[in-house]
Amino acid sequence: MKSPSQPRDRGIPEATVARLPLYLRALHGMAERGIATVSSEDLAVAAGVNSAKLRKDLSHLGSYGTRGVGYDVEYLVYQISRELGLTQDWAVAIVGVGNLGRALANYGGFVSRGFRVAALVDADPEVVGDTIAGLNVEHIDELEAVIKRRGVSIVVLATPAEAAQEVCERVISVGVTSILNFAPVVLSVPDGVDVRKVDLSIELQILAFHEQRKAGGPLMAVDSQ
Amino acid sequence: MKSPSQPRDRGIPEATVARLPLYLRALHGMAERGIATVSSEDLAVAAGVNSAKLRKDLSHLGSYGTRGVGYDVEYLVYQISRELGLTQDWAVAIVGVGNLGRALANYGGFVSRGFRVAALVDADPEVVGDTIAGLNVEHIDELEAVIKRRGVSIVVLATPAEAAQEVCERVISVGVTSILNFAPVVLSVPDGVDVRKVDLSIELQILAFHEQRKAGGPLMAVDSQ
DNA sequence: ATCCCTTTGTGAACCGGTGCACAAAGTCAC
DNA sequence: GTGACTTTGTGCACCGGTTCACAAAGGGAT
Ligand SMILES: NC(=O)c1ccc[n+]([C@@H]2O[C@H](COP(=O)([O-])OP(=O)(O)OC[C@H]3O[C@@H](n4cnc5c(N)ncnc54)[C@H](O)[C@@H]3O)[C@@H](O)[C@H]2O)c1
Ligand SMILES: NC(=O)c1ccc[n+]([C@@H]2O[C@H](COP(=O)([O-])OP(=O)(O)OC[C@H]3O[C@@H](n4cnc5c(N)ncnc54)[C@H](O)[C@@H]3O)[C@@H](O)[C@H]2O)c1
Repeated sequence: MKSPSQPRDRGIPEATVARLPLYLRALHGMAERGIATVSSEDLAVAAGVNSAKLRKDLSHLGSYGTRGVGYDVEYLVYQISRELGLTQDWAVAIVGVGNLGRALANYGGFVSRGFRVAALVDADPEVVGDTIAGLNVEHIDELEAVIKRRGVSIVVLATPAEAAQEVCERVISVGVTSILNFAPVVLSVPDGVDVRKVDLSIELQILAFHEQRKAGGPLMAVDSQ
Repeated sequence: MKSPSQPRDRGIPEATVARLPLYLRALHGMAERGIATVSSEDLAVAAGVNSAKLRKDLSHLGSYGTRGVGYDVEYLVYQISRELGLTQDWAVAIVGVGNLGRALANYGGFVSRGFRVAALVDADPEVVGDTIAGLNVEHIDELEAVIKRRGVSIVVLATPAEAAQEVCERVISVGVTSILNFAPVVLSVPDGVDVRKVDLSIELQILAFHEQRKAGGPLMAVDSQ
C-alpha cells in the first residue's frame, strides 16, 4: 500500500522523540566500534529499552530495517539525525554565567552534535567582558541584539530564579521559541514556545521519596498519624 | 467509610510523585508571602498544572483540604514534605568534581530542602585534597569507605561517561540504591536501585526536533526523499 | 527455485494517567 | 439553624503509550 523507505507520517509521538537521542547515542558507539548492522534486540539493550518499543519508535520514521537482518547503523544514524534536526547546526545562547552557566559553557559534549554555544550573557559587571571557553561574556542589556546578531535559536537559562521569567520574555520577544530552563521556576510562555526544564532538586526529591519507601518498609515511622 | 486525614493507600502514582516537589515549591513561596490558605485552582496555576490533576494528586496523600475553603498552606507543606521524605535529611555524595560536580557542590539550593552534600570524591590527584564549598575532596580509592562513614544514601554521578558504570557498581556494592546520573550513558543496575538521569544533550535534541518542525513548516526541505 | 531461519513491522489488548463534570461536604452570613 | 455559595474529592470516559505476539518479509543455503 505504501512505498518503502518513506519519510512517513509527520506525527511522531512525543515519547518517541524523547528516545531517539538515546538510540542515536547507542548507534554512534556502535559505529565507532565498526558495527555495520544491528538488530532491534541488540540496539534496544544498548539503549536500555524494550525491543518492541524500539521497533515501533523507528517505524514512525519509516521502514528503515531489513527483515531477517536488522538495521544498517550508518543509515539509521543519518535518518535519526535528520529527523531530530541535527544535520543543521544550532546556535545556543547561555544566559546567566554563574556556577552552572560556566560548567555548561565549558562542556564539550555540548558542541558534539550540532549544537554550538554562540553567546554568553550575564548581568554582573564583574563577569561581563570575561572570556569563558573562548567566548566573550556580553551584557544583558545587549541580550536581544546578541540573539539576533548570532542567529541564536535555542536559549539556555541559567540565571537565578528571580530573573528567569524576565529573560524568558525578552528572548521570546525577539523570536526565540526553544528554551532550556535550569532555574527552579515555572515559566509562563505563549503558545508555540517550547520550554524544557531541568530541575535537580526535583530529581533528588523523587529519589528521596523512593529511598524512604525502601528504608521505611511496609510500616513507616511512628508519626504516621 | 474511611476516617478523615488518613495517610492512605501506600501506592502513589509515579506521575504524582514527580509533581509533588512542584507543589511544594509553590507552597513555600506562598508561605513566605504570608498566604495561609490556598484553593486548588490557585495552587494549580502557581505550579503550572490543571486543578483537577492537582486535587487528584493531593487526594492520594489523604483528605487534607477543606471543602469551600481550600488547603492550609503550612499543613500541606508538612504533609507533602513528609510524604517525600524531606523531614529527614539526606546525605549526598558527588562523585566527579569537574566542571559540573563543582557547580553542583557550590549550589546552595541543593542544601535547602533536606539534602546535604556530605562528600566529594574524585580520581584526579590534582583535585583530591582541594576544598570546595567547605568540603575536602577525597580520593576515589576511598569511595566505599567515605560512603559508609558519612552515611551517604544518594550518589550524584558527575564523572566522565567511561567511569560512570564502574563507580555506579561500587556505590551499589556498599548499599546505595539511589543514583542521580549526569553522565551520558545507560547505567545497568540491579532491581531495587533507582537511577534518575539528567541529560542535557537529550533535552537540546528534543528542542531541536520541535524547532525544526516550526521552522520547516508543513513541507520540509528538498531532501525529503 | 525452494525451504528454513531470522527479524521486522504492526494489530490489538492493556495500562497508567488526564481532565471533565458533578455530588458531597463544608463555610459563612444572617 | 438555614440557605446560598464555594471548593473539594472522585467516578468516568478518554488518550497516549507500552507490550505481546505473530504474520509478512527478506536472506542464505542447498
Ligand atoms: N549550580 C547548580 O548546580 C544548579 C543546580 C540546579 C539548579 N540551578 C539553578 O540554576 C541557576 C543558576 O545557578 P548557579 O549556581 O549558576 O547560580 P549563580 O548565582 O552562580 O549564577 C547566576 C548567574 O546569573 C547572573 N544573573 C543574575 N541576574 C541575571 C539577569 N537578569 N540576566 C542575566 N544574568 C543574570 C548572575 O550574575 C550570575 O552570574 C539558578 O536558578 C539555580 O537555582 C543550579
Ligand atoms: N559540564 C556540563 O555542563 C555537563 C553537561 C551535561 C553532561 N555532563 C556530563 O557530566 C559529566 C561530568 O562533566 P564535566 O564537564 O564536569 O567533566 P569534567 O571532565 O570537568 O569532570 C569530570 C571529573 O571526574 C573525575 N573523574 C574521572 N574519572 C573518575 C573516576 N573514575 N572516579 C571519580 N572521578 C573521576 C575527573 O577527575 C574530573 O574531575 C560528564 O559525563 C559529562 O558528559 C556535563
